[in-house]
Amino acid sequence: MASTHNAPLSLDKPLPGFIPGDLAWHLGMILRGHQTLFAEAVAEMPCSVRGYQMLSTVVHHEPANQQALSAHLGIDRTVLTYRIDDLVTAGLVERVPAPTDRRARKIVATEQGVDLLNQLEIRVAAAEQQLLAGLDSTESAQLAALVSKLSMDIHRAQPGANPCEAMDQLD
Amino acid sequence: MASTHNAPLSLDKPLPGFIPGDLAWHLGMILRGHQTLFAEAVAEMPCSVRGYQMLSTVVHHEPANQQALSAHLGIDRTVLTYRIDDLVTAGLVERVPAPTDRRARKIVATEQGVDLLNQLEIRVAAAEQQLLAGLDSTESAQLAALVSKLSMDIHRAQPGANPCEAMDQLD
DNA sequence: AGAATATAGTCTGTACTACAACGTAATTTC
DNA sequence: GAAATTACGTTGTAGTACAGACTATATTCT
Repeated sequence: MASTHNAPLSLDKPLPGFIPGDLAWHLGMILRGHQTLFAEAVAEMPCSVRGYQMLSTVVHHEPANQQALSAHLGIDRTVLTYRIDDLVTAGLVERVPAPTDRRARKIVATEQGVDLLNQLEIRVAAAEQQLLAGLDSTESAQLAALVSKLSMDIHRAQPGANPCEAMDQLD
Repeated sequence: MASTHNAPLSLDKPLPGFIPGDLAWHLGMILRGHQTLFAEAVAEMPCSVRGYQMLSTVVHHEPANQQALSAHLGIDRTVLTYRIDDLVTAGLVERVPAPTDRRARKIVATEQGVDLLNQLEIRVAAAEQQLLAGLDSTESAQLAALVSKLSMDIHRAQPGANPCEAMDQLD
């Protein structure tokens, strides 16, 4: 808390050459560009980007129940219900009753779901590369590190916004 | 085109320690955190963040017509219509007929609009600072530079996604 | 000049999405 | 074992984006 980075918080120098609010504009631009490429890459996926993210989370993080999944993704749980329905209908995931708690359901990927994810991950990685094509590898790595650090900070700082305990169980 | 940064595009090493799609997750997290703080900062503003961005763009970039404004903001023109209506109703901007083209309208801020923007910019800058509070000033500057560069690249690379000629007139 | 085409902005209807509110079943607390 | 809590699902509602049609002006072509 008493570290050096509290000093420049005097908000005299917001950001070099930025109009207040520009950060949002740039972030929005990046996210939109990303979305476009991402959506292209996962066109076969039901629910598009969201569907991919759900499947990816299920496979890589194995959230214990739907709450953990929705918290991780920042999706309202009532929304998650029908999103999962779509994936179930497509045969990509299943709702299996949790052994410890009969109210809860663990979402697990089917074999088909894993296969599809494996295929799509290649294309998603390529899309991410394409997004960052204008940056050299040093810059990409810097950006990745900063973005990762920031998002962790935020998810820690924001009280109710995104508990996301799912992550904490895994690191 | 023949510059060095094309070499690492072999997509063998997507991003250090990232699962494909993680970039989207981190970006989404940051954007959501940002939105929350931003929305708080501009609570008085009609249309919240969008309203602020419109007003800011009008004041700082002076787009010649609504098309330029909608392109810059990445908003559909039919949407822009009623968003502007809201700001007009609130007395923050006016539609003045463009002198050169009687079809077009230039959106200009009223005195009240400029005043409000001045007030809010302070709070928005503070919100941006708060978002980046976890980064030291070097990191913030790095991030700002990278984000800015990336968003410019993207807006250039994406064909129809965001023409945004408004920016080009100004740099 | 006059006809055809294009452009700026608006309006209308539609489809999607998030979310609040309520309901049900299972679990935990006291 | 009664009350409160939690996990999930369902329903209804409001907000939002977007396609399509429409008006007025501008431009282009012949």
